[in-house]
Amino acid sequence: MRDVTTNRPGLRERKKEATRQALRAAALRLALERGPENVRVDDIAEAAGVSPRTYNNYFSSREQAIVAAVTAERASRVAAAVAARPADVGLADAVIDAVVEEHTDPGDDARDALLMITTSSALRACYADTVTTMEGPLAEAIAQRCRGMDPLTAQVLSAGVGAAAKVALQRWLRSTAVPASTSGLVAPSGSLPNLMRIALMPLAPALDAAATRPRP
Amino acid sequence: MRDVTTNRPGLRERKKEATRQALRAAALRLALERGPENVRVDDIAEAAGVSPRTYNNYFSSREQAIVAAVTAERASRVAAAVAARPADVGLADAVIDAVVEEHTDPGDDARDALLMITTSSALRACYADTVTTMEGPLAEAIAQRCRGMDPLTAQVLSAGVGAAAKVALQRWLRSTAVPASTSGLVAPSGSLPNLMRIALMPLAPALDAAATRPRP
DNA sequence: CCAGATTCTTGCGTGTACGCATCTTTGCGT
DNA sequence: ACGCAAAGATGCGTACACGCAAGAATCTGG
Repeated sequence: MRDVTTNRPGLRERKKEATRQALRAAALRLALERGPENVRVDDIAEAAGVSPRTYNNYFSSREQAIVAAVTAERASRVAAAVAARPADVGLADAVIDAVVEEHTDPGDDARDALLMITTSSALRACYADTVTTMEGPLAEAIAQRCRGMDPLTAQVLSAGVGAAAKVALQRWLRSTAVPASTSGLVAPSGSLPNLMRIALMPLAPALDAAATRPRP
Repeated sequence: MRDVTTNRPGLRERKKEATRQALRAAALRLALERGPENVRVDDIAEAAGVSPRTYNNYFSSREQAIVAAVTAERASRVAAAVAARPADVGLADAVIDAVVEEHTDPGDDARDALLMITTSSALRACYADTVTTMEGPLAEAIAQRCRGMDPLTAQVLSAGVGAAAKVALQRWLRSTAVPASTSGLVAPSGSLPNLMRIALMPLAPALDAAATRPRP
């Protein structure tokens, strides 16, 4: 223990995170340059300066690294946003606003990455799966906000929110993927934030009920 | 159109379903005989009388066929159970009872299969994923039960239920997987049906609220 | 009963996922 | 500063997933 101010990342941890970051960045860059289909795992590994085998110590599929470049810190951001909401707003509002906020127009850099993801079937699937990532941190944030709440309840609510977000994401991806030939009107419910909010609304009663009734 | 009474399965459909069934059965049988780790997809394919390539036209992973042998008709059974509940019971009760009922002590044949699944890491993961399967049919059943409900709402509720069930399943699998060395008390909340019901409870307010308020 | 259109099956080839054994790096106590 | 223990990186070998293109089976309308 040498430096308390730096919060002890440890050399090992820092190197590991650096490698993960390098892989993410390399994967995204190559995918944007050549198109997702023309990027091999070996290419990403080489660009990141590690062995191909090492790649699979960090990511268990080829697409994960690409998608992770966009979704890397989403989980912690959502959890932080929930924690940051003033204590007098209901749990439902806190959670829903946090999730919606996270899915409103990212920076320009992520814009084209998202476009690429929506146009590749494999990437779309992988991207939709990443919403599961936030369940853990979200459950913690909920439990933290509602002291005395059963941990299982917090986890269930978090999983429900994740599932709803996934549904919204899938609908949005579906609507953006099709050119124009879809039978009738897809009517994409407008923007993703709108759709996300609408999808999360039905869960509001569950969130508020659990928050006000800590111990059944 | 020749026979209306037989509901027109069609030769093609029947053969396809037969192949799927054969693959499931072969996979389960071999896995029980030799242990899950000692079964190659080539073995399953050969036992079912199809080419290895064909296997992957039906299942996209080695474990899927094994697990599918147990979970094959769960989705339709849950949906049917929801539909079968009398119209005067609330949506929450109907859905929760249906899901819990589906997860209460299956037949003796499925018993040892479940035991095998719980003792294999890969199978556990695959098994937990299959709960997603029922989201589609469940959403239909919910929408059918609550005329006028927004389809998106039905899908979100269904996804939430699936997510909650998955959490319950994961906790149960976790508690059964460890021998006895777990730090302190795992206290598995008793049986799976109990755990499942407790996990689904927090969603009840959302289900009932959506049911009574068709059009916001 | 036939011919065209679908849909399924299959072999092949490529790229991927991961267990295992080994070697290197990092962490830590003395 | 030293050396042991823990964790990571890497190479290798095996099995798997899946696109593609040919061929067989099934369905359709005449």
